[in-house]
Parts: sequence; C-alpha cells; structure tokens
Amino acid sequence: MADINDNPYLAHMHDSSSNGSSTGANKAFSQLVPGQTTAAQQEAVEDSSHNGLTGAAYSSRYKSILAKRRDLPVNKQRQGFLDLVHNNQFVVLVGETGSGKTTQIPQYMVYDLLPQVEGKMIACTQPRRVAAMSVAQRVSEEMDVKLGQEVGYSIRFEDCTSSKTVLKYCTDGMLLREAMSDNMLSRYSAIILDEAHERTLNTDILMSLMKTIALKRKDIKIVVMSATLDSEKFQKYFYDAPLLTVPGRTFPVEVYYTPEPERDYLEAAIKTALQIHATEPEGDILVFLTGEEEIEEACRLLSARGDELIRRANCGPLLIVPLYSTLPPNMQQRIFHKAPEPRTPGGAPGRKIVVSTNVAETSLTIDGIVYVIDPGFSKQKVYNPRVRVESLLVSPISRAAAQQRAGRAGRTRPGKCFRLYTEKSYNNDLIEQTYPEILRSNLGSIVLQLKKLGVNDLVHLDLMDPCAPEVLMRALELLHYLGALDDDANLTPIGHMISDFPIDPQLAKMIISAADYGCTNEVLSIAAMLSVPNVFLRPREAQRRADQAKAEFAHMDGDHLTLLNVYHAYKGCTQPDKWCWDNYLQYRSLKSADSIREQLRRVAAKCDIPLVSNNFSSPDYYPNIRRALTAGYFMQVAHLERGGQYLTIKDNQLVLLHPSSVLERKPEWVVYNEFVLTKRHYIRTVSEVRPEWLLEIAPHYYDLSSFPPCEGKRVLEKLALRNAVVGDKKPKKDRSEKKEKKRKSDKEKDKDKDKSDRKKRDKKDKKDKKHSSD
DNA sequence: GAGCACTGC
Repeated sequence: MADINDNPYLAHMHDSSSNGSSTGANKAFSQLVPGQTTAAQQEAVEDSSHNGLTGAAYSSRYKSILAKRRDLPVNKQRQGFLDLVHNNQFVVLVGETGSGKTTQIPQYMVYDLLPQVEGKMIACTQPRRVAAMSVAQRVSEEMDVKLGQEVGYSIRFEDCTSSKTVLKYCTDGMLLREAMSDNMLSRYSAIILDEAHERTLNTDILMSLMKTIALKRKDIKIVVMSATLDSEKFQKYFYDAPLLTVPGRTFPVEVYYTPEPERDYLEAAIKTALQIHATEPEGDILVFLTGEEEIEEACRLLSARGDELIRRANCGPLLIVPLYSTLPPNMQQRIFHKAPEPRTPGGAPGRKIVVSTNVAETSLTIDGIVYVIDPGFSKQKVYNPRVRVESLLVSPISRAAAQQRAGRAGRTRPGKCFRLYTEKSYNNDLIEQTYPEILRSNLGSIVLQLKKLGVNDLVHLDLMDPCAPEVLMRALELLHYLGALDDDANLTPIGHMISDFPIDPQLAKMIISAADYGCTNEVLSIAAMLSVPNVFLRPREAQRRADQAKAEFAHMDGDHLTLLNVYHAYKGCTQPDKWCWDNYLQYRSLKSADSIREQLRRVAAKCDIPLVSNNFSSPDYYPNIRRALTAGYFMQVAHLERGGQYLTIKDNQLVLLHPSSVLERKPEWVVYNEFVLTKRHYIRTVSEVRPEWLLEIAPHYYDLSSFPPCEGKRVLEKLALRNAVVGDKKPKKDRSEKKEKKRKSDKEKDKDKDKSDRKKRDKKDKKDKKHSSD
C-alpha cells in the first residue's frame, strides 16, 4: 500500500476512543414485590425522604416536581394501569397531548419491575432523537438522578447510559439495532413503544418483533402507547390487548371549513392569514405548506401584502418566519421570537406568522400559536416498485394529520383552525390515517435487518399492515444481486457484514468491495457524503457564485469524486463553518457526514475490512474508486443512446443527467446514486464507468441473455464476445469476479437440486417479474 | 438547466 503522506484525502485521519464505567450500591425498595406493586406503595416510595435508587436524600426540587407529577391526568389511572400490566403481557395505552404518558408510564414500570434489583432494564422508544434526549433529561430530573446514570438515553452517535442505568429512552432504530445482536432483547424486562400511531418504519418492525419475542419470553412486558383513538387496530394486533385511555390536557380548538373548494391553496392561505391579522384578536398564526420553495414564495407575498395592510388598514406589524428542516439553525430559531410590539403605544398588536412544512406537525412545537391554517396537503414519500423509485408527491393529508395540525392551535389557550377545504371533503375525501411508512418505502435495508433479526419467512411476516409482495420481491432481488442473500434467501457472510452498516445496502456493499480495490478510506468518505442531505447550497440570489464555488471541487470523472474533493477540503480547512459559508456548502451536512464516516469506519474495522488507500500517484487511483462504486451500484447504470439521451439498464427508462451534475461531456456509461422523479426523469449524483467493469464486477446481473434489447446491450455483447476470445490470454482476474463466478456456478448447480415449495414460488415470482418489467 | 416532506440506524 501507498505512503499515506502521498494521499491528500487522508490528512484528516485520526483515532478516537472513549471509555466509562462506574458502579454503585442500590438500596432496594424492600417492601415491594417485583411485578406486584400497587399505586399506593409506589407513591409511598416516592414520598419517602431518600431516593431508593441512589440512597441520597431527595432534593427540594424533586419535591416540587413531584407535586406537579401527581397532578397529571395519567397519575389518576396509575392503579388501573398497574392492574392491566400485572395481568397482561401487552397493554395498549392511548393518551393525548399533555397526559404525561411519556414521562410517567416508564417510571411506573421502574417502580413495578424494580430493574435495579432484578438486573433487567426498561426501555422506552421514541421515533426521534431529540425526543429521546429531552424526555430522558426531564425524567432524570423527576427521579432526582444524574442524566446518564440511573436514567439515560441512547441514540445514534451518543450512548448516554451507564452500568447503573435502569430506565433508558432510545430511538426505535437504536433498539432495533440492539435486537440485531440480541434477538430476544434479553437485557430488558419491559419495552415501552411510544408514539406508535406515527407508524414509522422502525416502529412497525419493532411491533412485529415484540410479538415474536413475547411468545418466547413470557417474562417481558410490552406497553404500546399512541396518541390517536385508532386503538382498536393496535389492540387487535396485540392479541386483543386491553386498552387504557388517558385524557389529555389541551384547550378546545374551533374548526372552520371553506364553503367551496379552493382552487389555489397558496393564495387562499395567504388571504386567510391576512384576514386573521386584520380581524381576529391577538395570537400567532401557523400556516402549513408543502415545501421550501412554496414557503419562501408565501413569505414574500405575505410580507408585501402585509405591509400594504399595515399602511392602509392600520393593522399591527408582522413577523413572518419560514420553517423547514433544511433551513439553517439560526433561521429556525426565529420561530421562537416574540411577536413584534405595536408600532405606537396602545396601537394594534403585532403578530407572528410561521409558514411551515410538516416539521411543525410533530417534530417542533411552537408556543403561542392560536390560529392554524391548514390547506390540507403535504409532500409524502411514495415508492414505485416497478421502477424501483422512491419519490415525493404533494398529496392530500389524512384526517388524523388534519386533527394533529388543528391541535397545534390549542396548546396555550383556546384556538381556531381554518381548513382550506370543505367539510364534505374532510369527511369523504380524506383517508382516516396516513399510510404507514412501510407501505411507501423501498424495503431493501429493512429486509436485510429482518433477516439479521432471525425472521426467515418474510411472506408470513406478521406486520400490522403487510407490505406489497412486489415490494418484498424487489428487496429480495436487490439483496440477492448484491450477494447479501443466497439462493435460499439466507444471509451470506457478506450479507451479515452489510447488515452491520447503518446505511443503504448498496452503499455498504460499495465499502466492503472497496477492500478488493485498495480504496476503503476514500470510499468510506464517499459513502458518508452520500448518506447526508445535499451539501451544495444554491441560494436564489447567488446562483452563479454558488455554481462557481462548486466548480472548484468538480472532478472530471463525476459527482462522486467531486463529493470526495469536498469532504477532503472540508477536513483540511481551519474554520469549517466560515469555510462552508464562503463556499456555498451546507455546514450541517458536512458535519454530519464526518460523524457518519467515523461510525462507518468503526463498523468496517469491526468487520475486519482493511482500511487502505492506493498510491495517490497511481493511474488506477481514481478508477479503482469508481470500480468500488460499480460493485455497489451496478443495478443503477445508464447508457447514452445515439439520440443523446440516457436509458437505464434493464428498466429502459429514459432519463436525463440532473442539471446539478458536474459531468458536462455525457460519458457513454454512468452509474447513478439516485433516480429523481419530477416533471422529468433525472439521474442525480452520477459518475462515469467502463462497460467492461460491469461484466467483470457483476456478471450475474449483466447476464445478457436476460437483457431487454437496447443499444447498451449490443455494446456489452460485443465486449463479452471479445473477452471470450481473449479470455485465456488474460491472466489476472480480480477477487470479486472470481467470487461472483463461483456464486453463479453454485447457482446453476442448485437449479437441479430438489427445492422446497417456498423456493419454487420465489423463483416463479422472479420469473413473472422479469416478464412484466420487459 | 433544476429542487430538497420528515425521521432514523
């Protein structure tokens, strides 16, 4: 291998390590019997002078918080909850906003199961990291312990727990990862799944997993908590589990509908907002729109027309604030600013208008909102398994989402919600619930995780909403081509490794293959850069300057190597935030790429993947990186046809290079990272590849007999023919090719073997699919 | 010659 000093991409590399351990004596809650406590007993322990977990005297703050906790709606049902938990393995709990379920229920479980005595922890999952962190912080205060000791949290990049931890808040993805190495979750005596109504991919998988675990572990308790009244579905799914309903603590919200459908919801939203400002009493406004562009447009119009209103109608001043996730953090902070003061003392009050995407629906809470304007749309992810493309579509929201939006008006006092659609439309056109994510996603990564979790029969996988068989087939097909699954759909050694990486399977395959080409260091950086939101900024007012800045990083072989250049330059600069600003780069994305790279590096090291680089001056330095790309993304290749347009391989989709690509010269063969479906079909993040690599690296996929006719096929055929003629003279073949060859010949042999029914069915499905995609 | 709802490991 090369001298590391030759390679500018490695200048940043350094090791890091962390360690921490501590022990402490616990005093048992001597009068309590695990799994048989009463509310009165629990309260007596809480009321005593000393903390049973730490042995220390309770602080005065503890006592004042305790009084407030006793006042929460959920506390009135403490005994009822304990009765249900004692007599059932599964309990479903529906609690609206303000019920206190997220903070209190896990504590009741601690007092009931006494994890400090029994040696098994209690986990409470959250869909989002911030929630896991902030709730753990709050609960550690309520229990009068130091965060990270008895009460902690565990999220990606941060494990804030210790050997003393008895209650752990974590993201559902984190618990799922843990289950991959401990299939029975044997460290836990209870799992509490919070926000289950959101039906995120990870929650759905966890729920299914909990059913399997519960069958084999009669000692584990499972509480599923949700905020909606859609409880019957949850009860039924969990073997007719009992239900506990806890009222919330919010203010009433009056809902208004438009008498006629609105033709232009953007215009209607702006009009409504200004009308509220002119006629309604003090209180801030929250407007829900679908995306960045729409929001910026609305803010421009609002501020122009607002100014006019202020001049002509003597209204109060306006503070107009856009809100979407890619907005820089300092701009996001503006949502917490106070509404402006009247222009003159005693004049018309000022008002804040927040124009937001869905972030304000669940992730972010803005205090002081009294009026909500809901046009009834949001951008939603949809997955089309036929073309294997996930895309974002503006779609009508569900009734549940509409209720959630309306609820945002009643957090501090009674509010009003203006729906820009008719009541009839609300009742007849909107669906009850948003389709769960699992029905709208590519499942490649999920199927692999399930395999790792020990789920072998995916067809009969017990999900709350079973996914479409075609989506499963697509996932199995992808994993099979990547070499992650064998012909019996069992995990291969490579599959085990891929599943250890918390990224798309193609990306993981790319990293693993990079070892064959001596360039794991570089490919790790590229994989990290591909795992974060777009790093290139292009503000409307500085597009040319932004493009020039980007051109400085451009690599002639394509966008992947351009990303490598950016990452390297980022690591080499002294003032990263300023440097990013000067170069029109998203600092947040680069920082996050850096953490992800470190995580991937650790996983790679754990898998014994050598961390290596080629000699930087070698002519093969860059081609080898692109070979590794090909090893992961050989299924996402496009060929330039004579008409000057690209056709994707096998699917024969007409696509264009995305205008953001640095590739101006249209190479004949390209791999792409992403298929973007908007007004046109684009391929984004694209690099040139050699056709002979395709045949070498993925001969099982580039089996030309199964190819639909196209120009690209003819090129490959000629190439294959030539290879066959000169084949014997070519002594050196790379390792991965040999491996693939062997796999393929095994596959041929396998065809003659006796097969199980399921396997036959799988094969048949595959064949059918091939026909349909022709 | 264009877009990027939102999470998460």
